[in-house]
Amino acid sequence: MTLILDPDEPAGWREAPHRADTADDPLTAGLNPQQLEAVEYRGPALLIVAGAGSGKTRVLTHRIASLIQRREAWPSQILAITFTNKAAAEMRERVEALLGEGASGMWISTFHSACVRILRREAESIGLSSTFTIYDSADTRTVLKRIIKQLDADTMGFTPASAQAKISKLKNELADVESYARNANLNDPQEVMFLEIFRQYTRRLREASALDFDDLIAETVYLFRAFPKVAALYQRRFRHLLVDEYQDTNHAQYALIRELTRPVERAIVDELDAHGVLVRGLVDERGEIPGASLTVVGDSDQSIYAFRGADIRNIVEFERDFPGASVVLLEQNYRSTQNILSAANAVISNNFDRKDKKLWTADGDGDQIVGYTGYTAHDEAQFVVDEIEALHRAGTAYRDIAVFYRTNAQTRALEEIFVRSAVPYRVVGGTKFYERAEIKDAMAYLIAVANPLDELALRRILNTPKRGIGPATETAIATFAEQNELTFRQAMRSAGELGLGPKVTGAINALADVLDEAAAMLVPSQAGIEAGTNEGASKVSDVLVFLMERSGLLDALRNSRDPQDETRAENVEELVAQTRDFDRENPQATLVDFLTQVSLVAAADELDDASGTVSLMTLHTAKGLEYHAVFLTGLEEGLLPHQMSATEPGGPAEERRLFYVGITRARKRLYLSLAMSRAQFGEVAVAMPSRYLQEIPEGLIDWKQSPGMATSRGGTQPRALNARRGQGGGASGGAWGTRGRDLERFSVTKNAGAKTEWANRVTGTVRDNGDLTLEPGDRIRHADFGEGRVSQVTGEGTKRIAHVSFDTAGAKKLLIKIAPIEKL
DNA sequence: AAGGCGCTACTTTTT
DNA sequence: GTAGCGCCTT
Repeated sequence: MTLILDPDEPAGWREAPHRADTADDPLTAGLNPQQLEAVEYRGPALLIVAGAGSGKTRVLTHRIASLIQRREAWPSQILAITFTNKAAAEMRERVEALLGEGASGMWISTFHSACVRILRREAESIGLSSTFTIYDSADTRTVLKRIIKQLDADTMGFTPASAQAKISKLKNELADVESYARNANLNDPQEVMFLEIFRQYTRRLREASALDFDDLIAETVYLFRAFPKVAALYQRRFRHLLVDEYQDTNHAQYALIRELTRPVERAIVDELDAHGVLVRGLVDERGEIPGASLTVVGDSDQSIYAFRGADIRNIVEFERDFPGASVVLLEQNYRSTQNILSAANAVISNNFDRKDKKLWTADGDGDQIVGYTGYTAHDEAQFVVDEIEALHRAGTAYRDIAVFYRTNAQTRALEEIFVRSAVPYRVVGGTKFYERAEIKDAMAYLIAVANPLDELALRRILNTPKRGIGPATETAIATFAEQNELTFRQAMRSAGELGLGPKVTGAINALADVLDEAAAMLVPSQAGIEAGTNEGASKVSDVLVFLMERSGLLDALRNSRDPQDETRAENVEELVAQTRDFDRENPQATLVDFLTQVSLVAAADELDDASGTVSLMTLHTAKGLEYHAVFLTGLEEGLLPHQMSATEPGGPAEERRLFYVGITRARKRLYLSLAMSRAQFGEVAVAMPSRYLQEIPEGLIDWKQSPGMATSRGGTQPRALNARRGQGGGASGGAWGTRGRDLERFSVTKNAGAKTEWANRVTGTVRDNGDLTLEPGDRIRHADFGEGRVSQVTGEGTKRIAHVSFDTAGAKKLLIKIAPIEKL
């Protein structure tokens, strides 16, 4: 274990010599009173409740800069946690700009990056290789798939996805196999089976020296709890912790913060002292190092990650958690127009159990919000692109425009229209470069070299490119490894003892040789080893090129008859180019550094400010960003709120926050759009306007085409969507499509009087009759119209329409798929 | 062992 | 609409 983290770090830190409050001080100039308070407050704990666009990044950077400039802290004593790597890089730049100098030694990173850094340093303490692999969700799934198959657990209803979700949830709560086993009901076969899956999963990752995303946080907490002396090194070092987006921290992250801000006991202080760790100047009168100061910034209205364990209580109960905590409220908004803020305020006020908070601006109302209802997703996309082109003609740069949506699947229609219209765009996140099969293959070669214990990586490349090593051979190696207590890699070296054919044996040996040679390239020179640097080791790009050429992967792609393989080869070349960039920008970095960086890129990290393109992204990815013009698309029941959220406790409220986050990303122009029908699982389904649209006060939205217009094709008056917003029942989320009962209106009713059906109704889920078949002569019962006889059926698939003469209500036309009917 | 064909089930959001 | 799986043939 490393005892001295920063040998050249000056001893101790002094109290602030002065408090410069001059208007010229760049650290305080132009801040409003609340911001100033948040920058200058000193104490053990500070909560900054920062509404959207209230300048929290500014406050954080100024706070850090003031700590350093006033000599209250050295840069190395700062640990700032941001949500993305891009935000971290930005924050560092801004702090350095304020200071007018570099601030090296400062840790500004994401939770995950910080934990990896700590874990690689301290890996030995917890029996991990310092070159441990980080498994992404796909890797986790692959491992679980194998385990479930082996245990025949699918017969008990387990899927890789379900097991993955459950394991992730447990780890976010800091539960491990043992603690889960203690509380498990062992009479429940389902639970026993899950326990076995969990146990094997944990064992396999251990054996591969691999950690999944959740482990990165949890293992760091375990490390600190099990090794107080190791924890003390970090508790001593980081005197100021600043955590952004605190509302989205989960329990494990909260525990990590608690560990890092814990005081160091006297006995451990003395021990550190004896080992030469500088502690003088840090200890208090009792000989302890007091806990680090903690600053958290967050907004419970923007909590959108409950699904991955984010616990809103962390921020709500902050003052109780950290006695002596101060709270600063930032409500003044510097980003958006008042119209946009009024819409946001109105929407979010429908959530219960929240501290009332109203964003306001001094900058005026601005333009009206623009609304549009398309007939289809393509129609909607066309509207978006048309408006973008209009904005562009009027002088807005493409890069200042963003299009948001709830699910990644929604990009398809948007992309088609963007391509057709030749508007430059970029999908942020989504199908990532590093998720492509050929890139994962190439990365698996690098991983197999960096971490020979990683069986998953080895098995991935074993027969990629095809070298005649099939499943049977793979199993033979795995079995041999297990029986002889060897790693998979070692078993490969013993291929000769497996009784395989000479061709297969040769192929395995050849692969093992290539990996060995690549590993040799990574060993630093003697001088490098002595200096503790990476000197003399081959560059990442050279190792990758060596592996791609010697393994035959690149040749196989180039010489393939499959036309898609040409693109795949280009992608591999692109990866090589990326490693060259990495080598150039990080001359001291190792292969493991490269692998780490790739593992931890967030969707928003891909954003390139210099690109002249419109950005397309999910609402989740949009958090923390802002654009001149924002398009919120797919504002439909089932999409926002998403169908899947309906059953989750707190689901609809979280979806509302997601909508709120989307609205508040817009500076000047906000567009809200939806489609009346949307294709899902390849079939067209009817879509209802999102209940949240109704929560926006009348007059804020200028509907170019309102749901009412799009619906009653008989030509009713253009009418604000929420014109009949009624009776104060808004909070219950009244909306149009109650169980699809007004669908007959959508489908055909020519009667303009049908608009009475636009009354607010409590929304349930959209009804779905599946492929209920009706034929002329069938009798049916309708929820509202009673019994009737089908006279005719027209249309195809989901758009089949039944023409019914009701016994009392007369003739009606119904969309069979979703009308509230049953066959008698 | 590998490639091709056809069936099915999926679609929330992410580090 | 498609990715992924299983079954088929070569």
